[in-house]
Amino acid sequence: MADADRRIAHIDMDAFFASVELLRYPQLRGQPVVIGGRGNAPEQRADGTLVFKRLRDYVGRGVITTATYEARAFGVGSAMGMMKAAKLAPDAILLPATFDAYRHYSRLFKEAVASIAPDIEDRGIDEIFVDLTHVAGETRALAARIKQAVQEATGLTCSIGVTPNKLLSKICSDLEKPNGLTVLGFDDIPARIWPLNVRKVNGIGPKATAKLASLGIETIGQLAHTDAGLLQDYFGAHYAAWLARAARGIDERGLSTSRESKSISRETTFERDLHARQDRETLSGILTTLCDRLADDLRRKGYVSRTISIKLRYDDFQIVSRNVTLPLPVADAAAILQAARECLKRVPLQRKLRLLGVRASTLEPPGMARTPHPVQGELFA
DNA sequence: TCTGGGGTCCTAGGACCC
DNA sequence: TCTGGGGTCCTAGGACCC
Repeated sequence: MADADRRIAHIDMDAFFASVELLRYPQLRGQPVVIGGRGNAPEQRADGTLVFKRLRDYVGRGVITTATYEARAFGVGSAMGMMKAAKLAPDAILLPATFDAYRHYSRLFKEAVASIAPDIEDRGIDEIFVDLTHVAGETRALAARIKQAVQEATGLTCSIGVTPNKLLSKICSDLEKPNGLTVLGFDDIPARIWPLNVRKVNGIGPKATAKLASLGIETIGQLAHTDAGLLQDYFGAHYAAWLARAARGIDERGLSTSRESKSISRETTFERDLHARQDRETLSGILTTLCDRLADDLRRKGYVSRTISIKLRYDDFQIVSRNVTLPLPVADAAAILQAARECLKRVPLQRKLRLLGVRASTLEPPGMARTPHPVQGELFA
């Protein structure tokens, strides 16, 4: 099939976490609301009324995960530190994330889409790609029908982009947010895609954007018209070639439906920076807790792991990691803790620490443990 | 008192094996 | 004495995404 004949949809829930919270607290509709931090749940007074926390009351190191569009009007948004956001929107309502609720609505959303178009690539809790190529119906009407199904299943709105590939659809679902529906073909690229900033391309992040800007390249159109040799000089051959193709809207990737985890991890940022010597006891307790949680995750998801890593973030935000690959896979907290401690010995601990994390990778199902070691006695049986 | 937590993929060098 | 390639595994760091 010709690439131009594909119909790939990208579906993105609008301000997902915040929108789910508004289902629970409809009285907050129309107000600036942000989600983030820990322990900011509203308090219930004796008469049953709820008292919501305000952003100005927040103290800590949390960031905003989602902001309603009313809150975004104040200039606050995802990944912004909440202390900073509080200066911009002190009166915004603050709610903690309730992941169980988001997982529930995520499932409803995906099931609603699957009932119409079953060929789905999962892209996280609030996003999916869907192949509509072989689903009957005119594209725009089909997309509208999906939006309707999502609305009926969840009470929430989403935005959809439909184009011949994932790269373009991902850009398009964002063009008319919220509650958007954008359908584009290759012919529309010069008018609709090329005026956009390069940062809109999934895979061009802050670093690449800054580097491109230093070359005078701001828009996707400018990137598309940049000499291939110039790109090669500043980016690796591989990334340069990808940039050139992406800017022209070329992306032949198929949907990937497999869902095997590559790694599982737990990490935490401390309330204040800690020192390996002065705060030894505290850090030891945190490490133990992280290993316990990781072991629990492995057990629930049914994996054993051969590679255990630790991750540190120093007070200057520098990140280091160490890892060890074990002869036999492990899954229990004690074994993970032991491996993590081995890793910790190999890392400089002069600076204060801001974050500690533990990761398990090289995962396999527990049953798959290779040739078991013979127990004593068996050798001589 | 800026800057979370959970992931994926890529690169590059060294060890080791054939 | 001088000197191959190819392949895999492991480690560490970095960019990027939701």
